Amino acid sequence: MAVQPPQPPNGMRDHLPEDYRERLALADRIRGIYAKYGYAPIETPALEKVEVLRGSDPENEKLMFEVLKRGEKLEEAKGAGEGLSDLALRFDLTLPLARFYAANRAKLPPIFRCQHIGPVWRADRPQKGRFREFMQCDVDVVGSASPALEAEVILATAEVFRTLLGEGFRVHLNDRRLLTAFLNQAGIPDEKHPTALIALDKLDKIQEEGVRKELAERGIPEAQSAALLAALQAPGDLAKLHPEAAAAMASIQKLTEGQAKVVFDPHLVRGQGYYTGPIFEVRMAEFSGAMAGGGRYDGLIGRFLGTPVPAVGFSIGFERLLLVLKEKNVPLAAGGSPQVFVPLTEAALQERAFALGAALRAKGLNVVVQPEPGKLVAQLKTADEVLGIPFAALLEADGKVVIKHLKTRTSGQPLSVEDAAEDLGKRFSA
RNA sequence: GUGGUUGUAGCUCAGUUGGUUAGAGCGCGAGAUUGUGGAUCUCGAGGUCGCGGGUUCGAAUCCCGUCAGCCACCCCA
Repeated sequence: MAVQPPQPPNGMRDHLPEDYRERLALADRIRGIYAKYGYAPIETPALEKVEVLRGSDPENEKLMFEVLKRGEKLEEAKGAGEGLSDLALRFDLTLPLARFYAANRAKLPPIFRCQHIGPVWRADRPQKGRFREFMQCDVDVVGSASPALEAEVILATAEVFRTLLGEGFRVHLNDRRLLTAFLNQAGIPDEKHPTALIALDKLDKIQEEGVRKELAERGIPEAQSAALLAALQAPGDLAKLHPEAAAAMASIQKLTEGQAKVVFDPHLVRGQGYYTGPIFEVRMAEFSGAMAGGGRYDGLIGRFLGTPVPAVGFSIGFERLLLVLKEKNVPLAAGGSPQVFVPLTEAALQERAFALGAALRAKGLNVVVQPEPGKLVAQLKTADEVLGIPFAALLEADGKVVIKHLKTRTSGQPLSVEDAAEDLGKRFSA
């Protein structure tokens, strides 16, 4: 090792072929399921103007990778003591979607359903299931406040999990308005709401006693936290607390009944500050955090457009889903790998090897042709063990082709090029 | 952002209380043998022990820093 090759940045990864084929296969499966619900694919840039991403939540701004202004603008900003960055990498897909909708509204249908899959970046410290560059898979519906759409995005998301992992997951459901009502009822002042919510969210992890302790540490008086926890323990009549939220949740549960396990969880909070109504998360025993998260954000698009437009979305954590799929050894059909290897033992046969490769490709096969002559043994070994190619097409001296199955090391009868191509083509056409 | 832990050949790992030229298996290369099909045998290449400082007569080993991986916290997908 003469030099130390540079590694990817902290928390970001290279994806080798085997790994990447799985990622493509998983993304395809998800796209296909989203498409069943009529969600049209869109893409938005990795970078957004900082002001688009800013202002939703101060917590997010710490996680934002910002991009320096360029050239004279940078020097001016330094001189004037202004902000040095004007762009930033997106840290989720919801803010870019809101911006996208506001910018393209005229060309979009009154109720716009879309799927949005791509990488996002957060300057977090990496750990299990957490990266600084990772994929999210969002479905969003813009243009209607109907809780039927919460039900719809939940069903689409649940179908992804059910298809790939079976029934071992639950959708937790709550409503931001309800949480606020609970906090108000317990006498907790508005300015303490955010800090109190963070503590509430941890019930799973630290139990009720832990939450009580943490609320105290966050400056919530004992009487208030006791009232809050008691209310969450026995929520009583939600309709009295917040009629709209209660009605929305009832509707969501009715429309998803029998198709997804949706459970009311009064402790569910969700981090993003832009949620305004129902919020939801996919959880499963195999992972301690959320596998997917979403909710209604009726105020976000209005920030860019001036007039409010209701919207709801659900985002799958692609990396976490992939992590669980791998832990459970769920196979992902990974297409696109080479199917036939054409060895080359003598330089004089190169043209014929190329022609054989072309004939096989014409049948739709993925073919690797050996570029320079070498020992047949070594070529077949590499093809089988390193490249994982199932078949070899061996050129015989008389111009015939022998098909060999590399794993079993069994050869067929010599065939003409056409017959061999036909034969191999059939083996992969199923 | 905080804390813990790991880093030795392309890969998986050994390396004693600090002590000469740092090892193995697999892989790689050459040769022999084999029926030009993966075997077997012989030989060989490949490491500034993540990087940078420090302690010491002497550091892969001890200390500090740094980078990267993993784990937890914070927060989140």
